[in-house]
Amino acid sequence: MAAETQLHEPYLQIGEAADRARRTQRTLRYYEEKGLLRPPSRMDGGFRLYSPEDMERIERIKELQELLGFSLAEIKEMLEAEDVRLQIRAEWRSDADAAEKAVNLRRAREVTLQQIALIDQKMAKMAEMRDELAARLAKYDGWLLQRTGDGEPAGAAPVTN
Amino acid sequence: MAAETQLHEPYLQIGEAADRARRTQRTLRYYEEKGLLRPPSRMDGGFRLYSPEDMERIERIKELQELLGFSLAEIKEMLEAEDVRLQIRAEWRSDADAAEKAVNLRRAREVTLQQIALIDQKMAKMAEMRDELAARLAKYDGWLLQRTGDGEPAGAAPVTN
DNA sequence: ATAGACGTTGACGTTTGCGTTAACGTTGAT
DNA sequence: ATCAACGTTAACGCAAACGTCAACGTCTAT
Repeated sequence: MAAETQLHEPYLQIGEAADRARRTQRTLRYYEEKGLLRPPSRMDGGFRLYSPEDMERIERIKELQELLGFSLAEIKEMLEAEDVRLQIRAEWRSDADAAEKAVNLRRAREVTLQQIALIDQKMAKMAEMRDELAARLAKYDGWLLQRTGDGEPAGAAPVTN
Repeated sequence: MAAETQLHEPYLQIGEAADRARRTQRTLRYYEEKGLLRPPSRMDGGFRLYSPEDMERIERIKELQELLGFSLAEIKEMLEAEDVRLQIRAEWRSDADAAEKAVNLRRAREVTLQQIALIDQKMAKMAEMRDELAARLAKYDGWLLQRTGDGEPAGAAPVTN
């Protein structure tokens, strides 16, 4: 085998993980440093092993960053709010007071709601922008057609705007 | 009059311009420095006067930055490519060789095409994300309902996932 | 047991996109 | 003519988000 070492189950070392996530190794370590990724498991020698869940989380970070434009600090807070789910699943029937859980849930709900609102906003603006661009494109195409050995197709004068 | 100095036609000094664009004065000057905004006209004393076109351009920059996530360097290139339109309008019937114009037009077309493609990509991903978030939200709401002095509405057990 | 690929932790460097301050000029109202 | 509000350039500062060594350990195939 040339590049791939061996399958440690579906767990990936940082090299493969980085390649698949289209992020550098440095970036993954950086996310860990900053608390965006919980420290992944390790091999005996200390090599990081990323679980599929870790990989999903990385994807989530990418989305929040690239699609919605949040800073890593913001993303961290959001992920933490979301982690309420895990906490709840983990100690659903445990003793931990239910009041606090409800508070956390509401926090998570709030964050999610805001994300949805932001998406809706952005999608609306993007749709607008798309229309403008399409119009512009049509104009370019018109101009280009006009100049390919033509005979003044119909209403030809460069439409000023 | 309290805040507004006087109407210099629809031209704005940097203070007003910045306020309306929701950008700082520093930012506007910075864009100028970096060649994203062509140097605006000036008053006799040297004060910048932003035309409505300048304001539009600022909006365009904001969109490309916030909506599509381009760097200022990238945005600069795009705007330059787009400026082909102005150049063409300006010297439409002039002597400037038609070949070069066509090349520029194709460049502009290409850029626009790519922007549209990117928008489509992003919108698709955002729609996906929106769905996931909506589902998540529903789950939160279900959990929250369950805990407000209830009588086991229907299928109540915490759905594991 | 050795080599080559891969990984680890610092630590310092770089780029982007402005913020901030200083020292000074302009404008417009009074 | 004076004053406050507004503007100008130049310079330095800074946080975010990594990039890039260096010095060293690990893995695994041979």
